[in-house]
Amino acid sequence: MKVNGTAMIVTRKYSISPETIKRMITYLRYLEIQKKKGIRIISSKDVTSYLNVPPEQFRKDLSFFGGFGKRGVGYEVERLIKTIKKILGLDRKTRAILAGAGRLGAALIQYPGFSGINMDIIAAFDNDAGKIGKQLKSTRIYDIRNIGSFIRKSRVRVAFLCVPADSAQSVADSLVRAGIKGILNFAPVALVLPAGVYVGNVDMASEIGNVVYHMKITN
Amino acid sequence: MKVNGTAMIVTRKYSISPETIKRMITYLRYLEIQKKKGIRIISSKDVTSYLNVPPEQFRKDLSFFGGFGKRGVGYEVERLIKTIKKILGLDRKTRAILAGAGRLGAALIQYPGFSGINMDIIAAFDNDAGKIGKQLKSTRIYDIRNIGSFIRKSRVRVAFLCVPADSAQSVADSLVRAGIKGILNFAPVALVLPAGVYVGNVDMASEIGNVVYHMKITN
DNA sequence: TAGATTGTTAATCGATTAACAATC
DNA sequence: TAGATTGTTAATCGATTAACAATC
Repeated sequence: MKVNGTAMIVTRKYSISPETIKRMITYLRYLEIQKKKGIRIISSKDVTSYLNVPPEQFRKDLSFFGGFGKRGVGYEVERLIKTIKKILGLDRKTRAILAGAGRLGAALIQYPGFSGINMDIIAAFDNDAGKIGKQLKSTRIYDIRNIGSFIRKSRVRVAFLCVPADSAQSVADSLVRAGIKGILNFAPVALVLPAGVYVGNVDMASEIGNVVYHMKITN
Repeated sequence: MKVNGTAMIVTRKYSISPETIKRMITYLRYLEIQKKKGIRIISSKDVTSYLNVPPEQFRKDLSFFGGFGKRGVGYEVERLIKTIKKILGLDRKTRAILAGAGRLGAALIQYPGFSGINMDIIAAFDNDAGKIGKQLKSTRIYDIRNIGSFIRKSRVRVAFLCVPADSAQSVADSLVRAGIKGILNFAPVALVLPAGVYVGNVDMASEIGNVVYHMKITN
């Protein structure tokens, strides 16, 4: 679809799978590397060659949003990067808060892989008096009792949930009451939350369990 | 299937999806909680009620391995826990090593969610002279140049890969050369490794990107 | 034009959900 | 027996892969 000579990005509501979205970020990452190498034009085959993804998958994923390449030629690297960023909402800074400033939270806040996805972690929260008032990198740690009022004032909508399993649900509830709409949950619990709140789960124990299972059957 | 009056666990090679395996671990986790509460018998409905999973999914998942419940009654909690552990290979300790003892690796090694999946992280490796010789909890940090010989001597088969993105592939190569068969990769790169090596990926940037995308479309 | 590569439709595959007979 | 709940088969749904016409 073309409008004024530029490809139009179709913003779809729902219906696009998380798998597609997550793959798009791996494409983006690889494209950035190629761009740094000075590559200007790239084919679907080249983009996916190191990603364990078939080229058709790449074209299919993009096709949910529009057509961004030139038949017979390929894709303009720089333009495609901009397009994918716009599709994913990574062209603007997204502010987020961190609930739980333990080891995992601290690792997360300083995770180098975040460069390029344009996140701004504006505050961290913990219930440990020894941590409150300190800084994690450039992020200040506040008393978790003030998390609700902070969310309301700052109107932040995304949170990383890194508190222990047994308090995850109650902390999540207070996040949502204050207006958080997207949570990336690292606690090994399935959160029960109202519709309209998007929850992504990173369950490291089950990822490891999956690897262990494969070790067992490959004996 | 019954053999000598006890349900037989069918060990399948491949063909069982990672989704099923990962869900099994969430079942296990919930069953452990119920067991601590003194619950002895549980239905598929009860197991899944807090897991955002339909009860049929639970029964289907189990059915890949056998039948472990009593029709009209439910499942014996303690017995089911033991069975799932055995199916997943969590009834025995699995030894693993940590490659990359940065913040993420340190968080991982001390992750409380690991209790219950029976992992023994027997050594950590890093290239930072300031870290080598130190301990992470009870795990000693060694020079990463010795990781190959350590793997060969100890015959460990599972590794957590927490090194920076740009060295992930080369470290993974040396892990595999030394005999590692299962890797949980936290670096934001797609590893290219020979068949027979199982790689699980935890890509935190793309998980966050997925949440951000959902924020964007829910506006 | 001939060759290359996209964008999209169709076919396949696999996973989830529904339904229900078996049976406690 | 009547009610409950499993285990499994069948139906549905969605995602991946294949194929190919469009077109640069």
